[in-house]
Amino acid sequence: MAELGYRPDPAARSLAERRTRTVGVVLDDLANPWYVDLLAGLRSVLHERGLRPLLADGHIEPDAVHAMAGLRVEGLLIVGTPSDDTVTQVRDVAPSVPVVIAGTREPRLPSIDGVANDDEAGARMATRHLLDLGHERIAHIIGVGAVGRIRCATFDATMSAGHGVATTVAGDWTEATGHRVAWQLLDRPDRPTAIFAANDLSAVGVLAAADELGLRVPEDLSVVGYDNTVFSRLRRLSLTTVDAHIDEVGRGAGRLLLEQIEDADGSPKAQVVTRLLEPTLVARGSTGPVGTL
Amino acid sequence: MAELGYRPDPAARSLAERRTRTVGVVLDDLANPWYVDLLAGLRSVLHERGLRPLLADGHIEPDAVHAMAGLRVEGLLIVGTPSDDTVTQVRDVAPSVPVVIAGTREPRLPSIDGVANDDEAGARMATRHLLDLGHERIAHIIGVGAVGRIRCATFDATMSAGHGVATTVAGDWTEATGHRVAWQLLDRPDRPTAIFAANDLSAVGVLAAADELGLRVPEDLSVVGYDNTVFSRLRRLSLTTVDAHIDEVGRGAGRLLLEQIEDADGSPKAQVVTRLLEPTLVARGSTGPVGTL
DNA sequence: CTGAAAGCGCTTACAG
DNA sequence: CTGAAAGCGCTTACAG
Repeated sequence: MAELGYRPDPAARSLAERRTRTVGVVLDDLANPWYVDLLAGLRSVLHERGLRPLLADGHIEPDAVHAMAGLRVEGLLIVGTPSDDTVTQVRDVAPSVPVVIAGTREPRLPSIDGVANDDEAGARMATRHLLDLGHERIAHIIGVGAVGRIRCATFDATMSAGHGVATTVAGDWTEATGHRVAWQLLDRPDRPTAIFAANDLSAVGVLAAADELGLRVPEDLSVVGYDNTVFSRLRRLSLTTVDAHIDEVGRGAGRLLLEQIEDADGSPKAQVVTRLLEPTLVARGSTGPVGTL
Repeated sequence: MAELGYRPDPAARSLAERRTRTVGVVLDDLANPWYVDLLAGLRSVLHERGLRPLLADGHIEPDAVHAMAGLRVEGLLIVGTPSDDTVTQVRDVAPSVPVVIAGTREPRLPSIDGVANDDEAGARMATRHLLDLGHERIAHIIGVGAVGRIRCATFDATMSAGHGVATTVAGDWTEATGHRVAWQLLDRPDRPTAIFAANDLSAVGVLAAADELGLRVPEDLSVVGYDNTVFSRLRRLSLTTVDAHIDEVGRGAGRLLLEQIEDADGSPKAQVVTRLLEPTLVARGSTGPVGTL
């Protein structure tokens, strides 16, 4: 019995204990490096309680939520903006399995608890940073979905309060679109002296457009992103950005999910909780005082 | 019985069938975007056979291999250069569970089947590309481990054959070190006119050093990376690189593992197989003809 | 071909 | 406090 190396068979154990010690994590898109730190934070919290995360990509596996429910996960964490399929399936399973959504604001799932960064605070910091550097004509490249709308609305409000001249243009979080719309914004005489892009990848597209137009960064153009991804840290990009402290978001979401799992047979869920974490501005080389012309 | 939405309990099923339909995937470092395409390829192959991957990060979970063996995975895939801990544990479990190693050459595990890209072919392509552009003084930033050694040896051999002047300097796959050693290479009169870095991230560090030294890319300096990661595709980096077709590596590794799982009770493993896939050169904006001075 | 029984390897409540 | 039995929800070999 006490022989070394014995490990109980987990299938037999799950069956006898009537629990799987597994939590499903449905990601928006594994290719986005944004998630990695969130997963690290989540994993550490789950590990303390003997739970393991089971990962699935909502794009590669369109029925991921149903699949995980079929696997009898004890809880479900949705990370990033979910697809329509994912939203529909979450509504199906939410009555029977605890669900938390992390890293995004999701009006389509109003009854689900969530943890995210405070996008209003972050967008305000980014915009103020540019206003404080003396910029007056500032453009914003909008992201898709609820997060994009919040960042854009806050940009507009902060610009109004700071008596700046705001321009906004639709983007889609990608570098390619950031690059394309930056050309539209910059290739004209009354161009903005600064651009705040709704995420780092869009901002990296702006940097490329600036190069092609012969605009120096930050002398002729300041650029701010959002997320503090690995891209923004590359020396040749050196992008000023907003750090959403995504590892803390992962930890908070993990704790919220653990609470729900442990209260599952107790009181019938007090009320919906959406916890917002305070982001931080990370000033790098892509922003500077407005040019003296 | 035929009610909609019935799914057999997987724990009970595993116990009765005596198989878990799960394959363990141990990654070197989840933060490296390199893996994502490999996982997509692997997942598609496993899915056809009703198997699911279970992911673990060898850095975050140092006993990942033993943990997966404890979970009764039917096979184990090691992705990228394994840590010493991982190598030791693989030696423990290899007699009882099929193991395949993907994306790297691993002399410490000589009895394990593997799939990787042909690093000799790739390094030769990268070096020849620079020689063909007229470069004579070319430096190489070396990577760590067996893969790094193979790429470096091939660089040296190709340079000799092409009558070039080769310099090599130790790196560690990171952008920070790439940046630091690029300064050493470039901040002197007899600087090389081209640098081949063992991976994209090191090459991106070289681009930053070139900027700081006032060297234009590609007019004053050509730069080549390796891996065709998301970094190399960013327009502001536009890095010429070697595409290792990592999704194909993932698919090949998945197929090899499936063969081993299905032959497990049959013939006693014919011989060790290491399959090498042919890489491709992707020419972008970071390389050009040697400057006419 | 159909259907009841045995067994997968554990945990846990219960009898001694 | 210890130890044998029941039961977790399936699959599969076997008896009818």
